[in-house]
Amino acid sequence: MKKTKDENTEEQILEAAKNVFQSKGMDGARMQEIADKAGINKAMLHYYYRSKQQLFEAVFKNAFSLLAPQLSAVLNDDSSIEDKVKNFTSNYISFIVKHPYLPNFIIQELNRNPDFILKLKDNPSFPNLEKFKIQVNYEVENGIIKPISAEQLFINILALNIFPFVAKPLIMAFTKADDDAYKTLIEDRKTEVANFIINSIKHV
Amino acid sequence: MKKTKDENTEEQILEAAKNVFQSKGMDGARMQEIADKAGINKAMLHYYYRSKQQLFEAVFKNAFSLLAPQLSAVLNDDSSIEDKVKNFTSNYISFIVKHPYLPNFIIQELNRNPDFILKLKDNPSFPNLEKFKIQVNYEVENGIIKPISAEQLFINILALNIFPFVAKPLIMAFTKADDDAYKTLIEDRKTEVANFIINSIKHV
DNA sequence: AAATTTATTAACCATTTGGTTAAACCATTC
DNA sequence: GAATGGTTTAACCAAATGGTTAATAAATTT
Repeated sequence: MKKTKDENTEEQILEAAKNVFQSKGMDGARMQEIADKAGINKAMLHYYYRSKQQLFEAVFKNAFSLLAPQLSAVLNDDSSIEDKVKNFTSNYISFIVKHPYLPNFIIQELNRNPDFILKLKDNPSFPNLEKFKIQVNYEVENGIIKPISAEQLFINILALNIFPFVAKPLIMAFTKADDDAYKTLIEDRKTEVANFIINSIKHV
Repeated sequence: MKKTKDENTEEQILEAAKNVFQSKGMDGARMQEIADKAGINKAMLHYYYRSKQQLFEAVFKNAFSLLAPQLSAVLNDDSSIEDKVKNFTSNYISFIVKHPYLPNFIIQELNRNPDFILKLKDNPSFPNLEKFKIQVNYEVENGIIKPISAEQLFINILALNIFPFVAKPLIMAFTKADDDAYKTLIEDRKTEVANFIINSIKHV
């Protein structure tokens, strides 16, 4: 069983790196801290992932490949826009509650280095709006939903779902919420957001 | 005229620090780069602002005091919710277009150090939701808008307005927009977002 | 214009940090 | 059980980085 030990160490490194990178970002992360969290020598980090940059990219791609399918699923399934919005909102918020650092990590690092996304775009699992566009246009033309461009609707859906996590400290301060109140606020949004969107676009 | 030269240097430092901190964040910023951008010796940074931390805080407070009044204005004026939403959306987007790094900077740094907001909360210009809450409740009770909590509505307004700037690289990738297309997308949102919100909450 | 205060710089310093190396340690193979 | 090849470590290194200092230059005060 040659592989058990290496894979274990490699996994541990990636897990430790995930924690450190996602909470402190590329610039704030320290290789020594990652090594400590993984319970190994710093040289091991370089043994398995040549450089900080490459370790970071491994973590980043990992993170993105968790998020992307969530988006793609909604964009490509066959349910109505209304059902899509309802399902997505509830599922997505549940998902992020389990991975709270994810959206902020991705957004922050993409802003730090926008070229980074080019590496992701090629990936076949990268979210594609085409089908969603056709569907929105169809429902608009058939009077199921009010006129709106697919892009703007998509941005609105993302914004309403993701922003509350990204701006958590701001929102807690503005609404004077403690951790429990924030949690409740987020929990409420699982239905709140869907209703808000549906109300806005559904033809009466 | 004792002050011309110091104030000039101090200003130049703050301006350079703003550029560097807002695009690279606290951890990614380098004192040397700030000094270079300001066209002065690195020691001057410490002469005017003891440490990197204090220079950063000066920049941060400056940034926040640009944003806060924008929010407070909406929360405290006497117009109807509908007018508030319309005015805010258009004004806010115009404002951010002029200061594109601002929202991301503030959000990123508050996530890095959430205690930071405690220092801001005391400030009398810190946005206060009380009046807005009363107004939302009033309009809900009188059937002007559909039932919604003031907090959730506020979060939705912020999300729809701010998110597209914070997540610019993501949005450009998903919608396959170049810089011009992104600009158009944002420009459209000045009316789009207000309509989206009004549609959702206005009683028919 | 001498004295004094303020602004500015070059050189320096201690620490941190990503990264390397050579040796030791295992586990498997022969 | 010696040889082999992958794994792990301690010690080390060079560069970068925030910060300091002592000396100089420029204003301001007296």
